[in-house]
Amino acid sequence: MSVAEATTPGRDFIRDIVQADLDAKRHTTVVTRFPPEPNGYLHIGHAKSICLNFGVAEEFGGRCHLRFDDTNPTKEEQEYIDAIEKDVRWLGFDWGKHLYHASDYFEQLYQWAEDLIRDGKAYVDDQSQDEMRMNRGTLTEPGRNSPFRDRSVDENLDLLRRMRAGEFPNGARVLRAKIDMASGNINLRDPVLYRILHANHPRTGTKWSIYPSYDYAHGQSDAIEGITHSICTLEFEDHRPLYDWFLDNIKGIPSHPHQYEFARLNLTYTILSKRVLTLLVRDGHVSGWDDPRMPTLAGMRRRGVPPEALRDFVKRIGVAKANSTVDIAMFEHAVREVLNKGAQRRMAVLRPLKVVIENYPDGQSEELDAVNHPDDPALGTRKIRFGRELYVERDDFMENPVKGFFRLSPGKEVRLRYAYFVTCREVVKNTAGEVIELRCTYDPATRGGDAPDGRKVRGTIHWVSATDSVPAEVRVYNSLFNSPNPDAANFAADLNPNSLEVLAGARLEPSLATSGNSPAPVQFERQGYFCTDPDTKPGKLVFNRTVGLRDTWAKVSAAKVSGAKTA
RNA sequence: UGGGGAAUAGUUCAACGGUAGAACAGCGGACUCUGACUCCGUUAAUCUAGGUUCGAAUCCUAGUUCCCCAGCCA
Repeated sequence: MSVAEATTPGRDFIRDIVQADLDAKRHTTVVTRFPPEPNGYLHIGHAKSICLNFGVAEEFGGRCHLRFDDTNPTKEEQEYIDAIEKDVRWLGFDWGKHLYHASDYFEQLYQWAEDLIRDGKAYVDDQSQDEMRMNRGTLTEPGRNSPFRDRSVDENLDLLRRMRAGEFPNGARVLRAKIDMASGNINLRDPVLYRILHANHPRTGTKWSIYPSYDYAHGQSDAIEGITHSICTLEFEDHRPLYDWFLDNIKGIPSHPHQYEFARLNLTYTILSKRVLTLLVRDGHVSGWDDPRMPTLAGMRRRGVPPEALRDFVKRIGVAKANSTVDIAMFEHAVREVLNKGAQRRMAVLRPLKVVIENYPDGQSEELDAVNHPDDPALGTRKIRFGRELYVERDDFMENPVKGFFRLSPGKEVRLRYAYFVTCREVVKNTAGEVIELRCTYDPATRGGDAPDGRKVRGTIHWVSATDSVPAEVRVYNSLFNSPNPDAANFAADLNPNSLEVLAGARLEPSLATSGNSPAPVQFERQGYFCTDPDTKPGKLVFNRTVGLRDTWAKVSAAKVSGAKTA
């Protein structure tokens, strides 16, 4: 059992309801559904819904359907359908044979619409969109009945059939339910059931000229599929009376599912709005839906986030009805927890600083042993080559070290991981005064990293051989937005210009060069978890940083710097 | 001024009339050939005011604050 799966399964009000329904024998089996609209890629907010719907079904021995809510052909595309299926599978869920589309039910939905007309519960309205809006009233004033509200059944039927036949242009008429234009709930003020849309549908092509609205399609689709618990987000709460109205007023409806609402996920430093994500892609702020900075499942996959971590994260945040914003640190914790356990360790220098070991013989080199995982000996060891010329991380050297810095600085001794103790003897600078090289000496007696005289060093730093390492591009990602609570209405102003750092001159342990294109995640020691990016080609290695290691020193040193400034 | 929801540590979620608890974050420490991991300790909350009750986060009343709704989007 994995770390994530070992976490105690969450209990929440949805699961309580399901349990109670089962206990009371209102249902003998539970059937849920995940109903994405294929008008964009899935993001981490959808992951919450997917885990909830598939999770509940799994835990209670029921089933979960994947149903595409494809009622608006002007926005939906096959690309999105394919991507959504791929992402749900990747997250770790299986709908088996239960793959459906609202469009599968178009004919039945249409027949029910005729039934509603025959029952005097629906009518064709010729008002323009503007007229409808004006007559809808406001939040505080009731609406006015449409002048077309009392058409005869025959006329309504005739008009609806001609709408279906494609006789009228877009927007000419709609079919509305006859409910109550004075209702305090605006959803009940004669909602639209069908609108005319001459558009090419990804699945039904040009067969239809009219398309059902969400409200008209959703509940009935649930009923057709025998959904027991129709779980959606809070903004649909005041649609529930309408959801129930259709199920109560359509004769011969096969079942009456119940809708329950939970709060959608919000994350700090993140915008989870399909509209904004679409704009980020369209306007080139990111490289695509799978840009590793995107909160999409495709982006996270490319970034190296294990699906197990996503599932564990969702389990940790729980399900409730209060609007909330989860700290992104919670997500990062879940990612690190999974990666720490499985990722093999390697050494890589992201921002190289050359080191020459002056007392190491020129032209000589040797192999040293390094463990692949400190907590899992079964993962074995590997050889790494040590020589006279090395690279270390620029950040691991300070010419004038602040208090508490125990890495390399003039005269200081540190351990090169798995290798030797070295002491910095001299700092070489260019004409601009920048440090370009360190001259060091090593202690041959400390081979492997232990001093026979019991001498201790405080710092251990990673390194690679200058001659034996391989070059690579490493992409380090930071949050896309500067603000913890970015404003979706004005997102462009809040974009973080440093969300992507491309480190073109990184040097890696040669063992990393053989990583294929879908390799296991790896930890670059002391830095973070990385994976190869699909941009990797023969001769060009590209790595993505999934998430950095916790960095206590970064916090301490930042405090020292700001403290020094104010002092 | 309409309708629908929600308020518990900094954050997210529990507690379902009977000791307010966990995770993340924070802080302190131990350990350490990763300033990681792990381990230990610790700070920290019931929106307000009344009421019912032996006892209220939970029930009642009145407020307050926040979120959603006026698409032929979902």
